[in-house]
Amino acid sequence: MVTIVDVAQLAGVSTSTVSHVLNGTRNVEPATRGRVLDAIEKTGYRQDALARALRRSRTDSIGLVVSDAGEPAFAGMVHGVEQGAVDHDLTLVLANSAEDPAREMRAVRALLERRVDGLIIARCAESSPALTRYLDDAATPVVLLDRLADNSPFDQVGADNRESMRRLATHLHSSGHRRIAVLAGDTRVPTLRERLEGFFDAMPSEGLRDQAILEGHDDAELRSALIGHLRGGAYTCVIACSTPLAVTALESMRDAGLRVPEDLAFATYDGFTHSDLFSPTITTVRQPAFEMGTAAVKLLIDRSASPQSSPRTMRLRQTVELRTSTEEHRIQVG
Amino acid sequence: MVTIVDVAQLAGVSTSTVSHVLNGTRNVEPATRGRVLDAIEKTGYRQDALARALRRSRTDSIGLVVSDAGEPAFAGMVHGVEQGAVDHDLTLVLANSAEDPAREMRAVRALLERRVDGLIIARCAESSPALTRYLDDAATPVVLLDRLADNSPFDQVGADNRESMRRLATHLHSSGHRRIAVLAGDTRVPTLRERLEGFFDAMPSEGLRDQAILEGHDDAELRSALIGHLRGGAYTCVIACSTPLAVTALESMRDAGLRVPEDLAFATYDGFTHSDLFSPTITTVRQPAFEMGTAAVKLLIDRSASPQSSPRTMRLRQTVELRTSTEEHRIQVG
DNA sequence: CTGTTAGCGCTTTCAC
DNA sequence: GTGAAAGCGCTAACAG
Repeated sequence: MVTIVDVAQLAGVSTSTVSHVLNGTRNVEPATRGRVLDAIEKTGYRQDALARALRRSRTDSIGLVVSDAGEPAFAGMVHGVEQGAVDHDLTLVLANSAEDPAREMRAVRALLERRVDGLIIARCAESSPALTRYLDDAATPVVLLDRLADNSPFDQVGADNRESMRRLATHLHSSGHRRIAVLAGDTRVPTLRERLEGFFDAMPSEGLRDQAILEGHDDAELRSALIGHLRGGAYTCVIACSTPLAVTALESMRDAGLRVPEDLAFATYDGFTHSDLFSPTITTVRQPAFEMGTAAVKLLIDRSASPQSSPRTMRLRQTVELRTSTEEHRIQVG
Repeated sequence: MVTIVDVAQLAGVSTSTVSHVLNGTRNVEPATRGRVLDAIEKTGYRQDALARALRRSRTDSIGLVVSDAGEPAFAGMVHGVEQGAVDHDLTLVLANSAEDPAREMRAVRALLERRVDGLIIARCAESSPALTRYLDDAATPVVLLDRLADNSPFDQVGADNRESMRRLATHLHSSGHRRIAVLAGDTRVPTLRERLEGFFDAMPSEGLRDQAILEGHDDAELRSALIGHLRGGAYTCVIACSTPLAVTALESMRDAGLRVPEDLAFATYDGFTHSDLFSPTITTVRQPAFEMGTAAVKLLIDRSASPQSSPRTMRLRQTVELRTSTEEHRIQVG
């Protein structure tokens, strides 16, 4: 391997001069500079980021831990974080906790040992409290992504889940839906809890007991619960609070012989790509996943600039995309 | 920051003993070992991966450069590579070239400077020859992913594009389709070129001139070319060679008022997730993206084990999933 | 079974 | 404008 020493020798200068040429950290006589550049060229020298990082105590890298790399929404965030990293000349170290708290802990540990300059984390559903303590102790700036906490000591960026659900549910209610089944999923996940809260916000309290709220993390249970509720024909609309839940809902409805939107209206969060090309097209609340990723990196950068400022929470606005699955003319007002 | 020295002092041993306890690299008397472990516990010591890597000349990390982090197929590969990395106790450094050769070059450089132990790369469409030379020189093992080269000096893993297209086209031909429009896209990309070759393989040579082969990287041009071809009603089937091309095709057909499968059969590569839930369901050749990712990591590991063995090419089998978009009974045999 | 010590390749005072 | 030299935190001979 060719090191800075080789370059220095060939150029007939000291290693410190080479270093300063490399980094532009002090004035170097043009002639000297030229010789150094030549020597770099000739030797094919490449800076060693490891040694540099060790010496400078910064790696110019950030870590990202996502809870489910397989989900399109998280893939979008990964994409956004990568873009944010490139924009700030950082490299990205990626880990996937796969919704496993132990694996999440290992990932965070590994990233911290690699001395990432910042850590972005979409915590998993049953993230251990030990992780919180661990992060508190770490000197590294942390940004929470997507799954936010109240009173978080960290910066965080997510979506306006509660507000967007309020908009969606209000729209459905004003379209005449009086009995809605909400596939809320695992409400230990803040994102899903917030969406459910938004639904409660929107429903007039006297009508609340007519709604079916299906919570839980067991897919088979959710499925049978949903089918059970829909059998009687009492509900006119189903809302799924995430893409996996939408799959559960659509499959359940299909298995029960219920068509969207003829028999039931349907709306989902996150949804499916290119929904417009297929039938039925699905009313969807879309998360700005990519933008959440870039915003997370920005929060990290800002934090480094002012380490003492109080933690910020960013909520990016989601858009309710109305499509045929909730088309008004098909609703039977009860 | 608490270092190995602090631990050694507290435990009353030398740093080398601490190091050996940490790494299990030599026998340590249980009592000594216990004191060291205690000291580690008390001080909250964490190994510094940077210093360790610098000393050992290995980082236990691998780099991945994908050409389009936004594409689901690549997201799947990222997911697979991450899993492969975890399985081998490696961390993953991710970069996205976004189909930009300059950015690709920068990414590779950055990863090499970070001294990743291996590099997995899905090269972009117009990847510069300079990159090839650069990689040749690098001592780091390289695995090409998805977009393969003939006579590559590197290990590589992709899909059986040519064979799977042969299977698909043969099926369509034997279903009665005699005039097929193939949206081949940018055939500078090996993956797309291989798919097109498979189509040529499958078509009887005397019928070849009846087929429409639409190549190019300009979406608007492809779109108008396709519509032009379809207007006359001469073609009974469209094949799209990637998801973006499928979007182009479906939009074009919709705009031209042509329905799938009533007016035209349609099949695509990669396709859409959960296609079974929507109508029409689309006949799809599915890429085992996740498995390609894990396989790439495995090739990297194998390469480290036997650096001198000759380069291997792996082609993972794609499955042709037949659905309603190509249903036989709708075809008018010409 | 344990300790001493020489670096890994680089940045950055400090001195000239 | 330039150089000498002290480490960053760790591992692994080498020596006992």
